[in-house]
Amino acid sequence: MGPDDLLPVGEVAARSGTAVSALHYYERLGLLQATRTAGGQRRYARSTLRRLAFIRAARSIGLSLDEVAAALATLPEGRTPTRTDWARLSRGWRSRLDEQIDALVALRDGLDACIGCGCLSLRRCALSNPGDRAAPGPGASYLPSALRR
Amino acid sequence: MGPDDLLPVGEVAARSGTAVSALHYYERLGLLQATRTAGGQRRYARSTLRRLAFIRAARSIGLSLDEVAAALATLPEGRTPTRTDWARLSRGWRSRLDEQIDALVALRDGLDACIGCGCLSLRRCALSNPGDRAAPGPGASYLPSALRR
DNA sequence: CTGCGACCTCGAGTGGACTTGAGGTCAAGG
DNA sequence: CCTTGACCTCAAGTCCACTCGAGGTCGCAG
Repeated sequence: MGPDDLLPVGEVAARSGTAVSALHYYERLGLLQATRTAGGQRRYARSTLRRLAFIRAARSIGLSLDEVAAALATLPEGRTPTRTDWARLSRGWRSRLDEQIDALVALRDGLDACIGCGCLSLRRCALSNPGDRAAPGPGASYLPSALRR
Repeated sequence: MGPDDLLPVGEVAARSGTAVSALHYYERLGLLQATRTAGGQRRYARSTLRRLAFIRAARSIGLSLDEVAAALATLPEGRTPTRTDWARLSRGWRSRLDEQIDALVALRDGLDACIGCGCLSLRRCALSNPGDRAAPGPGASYLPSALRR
């Protein structure tokens, strides 16, 4: 279990819940790196699992792989990221999560209101669009910006 | 402003924040309907704006157009949906929203914990994967199911 | 040493959700 | 009328995030 305790692609795939093809793909995009055996097979550092955890979580909150790559690019090259490094990335995320949570709560609560008024787009509805004032009648849908992606 | 107060596609697009091409596309998928002028141009009922609000909101919480179509298919055909109809759909949504909110909160709080422990995948981390017990060392990422989509 | 399962590369294919473009028609103000 | 901007159809293109397949190699248990 030393520091040069390397994992083959199949194991990384199984343990991270990522398809082997996706690992290859991430590598092509520069999100992941692997050393190679003499025969050319990939061997991943343990820290790759952490990296993959980050990627999966980021994807799940709606970040594109580009954005993930940008975030990962701020990690120090050469050395294994420290907890401080990951903490910094997580903090960047945190506000995104807060936004999404707020948006979802607003939407949910808006829907509750709408169950009362029966609308999804009427003017006075929590979800109605203030920008539609020029036109009379029902307005276009308003959604919190974090949900508009 | 009678009930036969119909909107041309451009106005619907502007007011709903949807591209004209997307409206065409939704129509092809059966999510939307429009009457036609003698000359063949689309005219949308006002209620289409509500429908679009629903579609946009549903998409924003991660439903596919297929799922949206399925939900919309449960609306009565022939008559304009009542508030009760929309309320039913919204209730179906509500649990999805609750799940997503819970998942995001859990993830955010998990990250907070991780800022303390510096991890995203270590065993004792809130995000660590209980299913990885067989393998020693760091586990694969765990995410609440609602976020795994 | 051999077998066979895991691994390799590279190019092409998939699916979702639209967008773009070409080529032509409609409708309303002047 | 006539012009002009909004509209039409249909096929093809785009972007993202992968996945699949063909054809071949590695590496370890027996």
